[in-house]
Amino acid sequence: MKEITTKIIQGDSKEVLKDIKENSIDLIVTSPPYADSRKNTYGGIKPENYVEWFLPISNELLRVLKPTGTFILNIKEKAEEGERHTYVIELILALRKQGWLWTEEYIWHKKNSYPGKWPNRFRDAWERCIQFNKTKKFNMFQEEVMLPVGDWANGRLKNLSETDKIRDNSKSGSGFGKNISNWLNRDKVYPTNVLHFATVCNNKNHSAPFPEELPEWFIKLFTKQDDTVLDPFAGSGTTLVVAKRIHRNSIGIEILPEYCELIKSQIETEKELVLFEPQTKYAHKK
Amino acid sequence: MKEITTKIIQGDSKEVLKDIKENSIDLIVTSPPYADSRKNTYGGIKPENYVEWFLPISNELLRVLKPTGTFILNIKEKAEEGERHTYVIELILALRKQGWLWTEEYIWHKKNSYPGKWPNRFRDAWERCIQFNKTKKFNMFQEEVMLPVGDWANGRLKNLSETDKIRDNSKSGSGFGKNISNWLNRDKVYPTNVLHFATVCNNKNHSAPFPEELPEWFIKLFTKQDDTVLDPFAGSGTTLVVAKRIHRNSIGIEILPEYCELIKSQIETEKELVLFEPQTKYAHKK
DNA sequence: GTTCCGCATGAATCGATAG
DNA sequence: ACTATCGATTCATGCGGAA
Repeated sequence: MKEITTKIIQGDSKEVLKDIKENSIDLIVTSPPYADSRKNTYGGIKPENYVEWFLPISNELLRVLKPTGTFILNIKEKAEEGERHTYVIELILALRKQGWLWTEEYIWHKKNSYPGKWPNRFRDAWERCIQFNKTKKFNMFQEEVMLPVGDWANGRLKNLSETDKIRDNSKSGSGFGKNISNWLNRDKVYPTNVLHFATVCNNKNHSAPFPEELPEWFIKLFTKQDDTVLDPFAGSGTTLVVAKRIHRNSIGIEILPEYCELIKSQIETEKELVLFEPQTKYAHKK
Repeated sequence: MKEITTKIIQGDSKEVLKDIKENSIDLIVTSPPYADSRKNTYGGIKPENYVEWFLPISNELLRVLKPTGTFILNIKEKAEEGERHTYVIELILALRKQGWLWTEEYIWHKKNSYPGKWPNRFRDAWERCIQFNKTKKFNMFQEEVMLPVGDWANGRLKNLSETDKIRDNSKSGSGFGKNISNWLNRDKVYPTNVLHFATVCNNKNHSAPFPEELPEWFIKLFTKQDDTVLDPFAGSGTTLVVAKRIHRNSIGIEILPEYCELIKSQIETEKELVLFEPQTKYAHKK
């Protein structure tokens, strides 16, 4: 099995991306800073300037992506003064004009959305995962993200201990490991374009904007082992951590030095799982 | 209790709407014909003409809606030649320009979406329910659509005896009772902007575009009894049937005479439920 | 060694208050 | 008038200490 590399680059994506070779990336999956949020970390891009801020970056993304590659943009417009902002749907139109194909819009249903009560709206429990492509002939490995067919499978698999699930390479030749993979390969159905993942809260000393399941799902769906994944807004590094774990090369770009350090330490402790990679069970909505 | 009226008008919405009094409608909820479908009814509106076809109609809708009213547009763009069409998001921008406020976008997650398999996409399991308003001060009756509390509570509360759970106020002065009453007040939670309804099986001689739960949810949320609901593309009449059942006046417009007849016969057999209306339980995704 | 419960904490949003 | 900050509201989740 080949070696993979996990690279984190500190800097502004608009500049750093120029140093990446064209047609070299298999998947871009990222969650850019939302308009007007994270003001103390990023600049706090104004909604009305969001599209023009993003277009130079996406132009570089279009250059570095392989023709068979995919770009997944996780984003959600905020509500302000009683209305939803339009910058996200304007961005979709602008990206098409830039040359991207708008292939699909996946819905990430956040089961544990932020609480709150207002007179004019309910809690916001979904985000967009917008799929763009360079050509119509992109790679898609649908069998890698299949779901167990019914709840009975979930019950069975829950009984497996954590150590069974993260069984490492040296032990994976044993019979029990093979039994697990038998269970996992049986009675599966294809998923839909609605994904059910809970957000992560405060488990570690940092909080990630999205759970590991989200980039993992798209990485498995759109890349194979030894492919290369790019996250131009690496943030807390979730995409890179997952990519390394399931044996994909990855490049992350992050403007904040302290986040880069955090990612580096996470990457080093992240153990790569090989061969009988423990497939994450994507549960039906539950 | 007042009498309500349920009216179905055969004709083209663009014309028929002109006869409806301004500021007279509390809720518009509709699922218009999608672009390029129902060719023999609406002439098969081409995606590139969809916005210009819709704007004269929505202009009348804006006129007849009360300032406190709401317009719910159930729609989903189709995929063609590997891409999602952009006419829906262009319609959102155009409606704002027409004077509508884009308050929210609800997601209807179709639990049992139509099966199918394609090399470049998964099954489409969601539709947009886009909320537009005339003013920021619209009616919203959030308590009418509350949900039972999530599953997490079951695990935490399962040790409490039944008598503890139904402990009345007079006993709740004790410390333990207060703890219980905290939980008791939490047996209902507000929903989110993601709705989980199954699609209807077309076991009748016509196919309904959406299940009764969908218009029912919005009718309960945005109107009270004796208010007036309008569906300018009545189709199989689901909106009218539900409106009558929960004692709202309603007006439906439908261009196809045979559909109008179908609706009339459905309306007549639909029994109105009064006084202690049995509240539909809106379950968490399941 | 389990199970159970208290607690903090989120890519939130609105309305009021303050500069 | 217009922007900036703050408090109130709300609920699923994971962690850690307790039973």
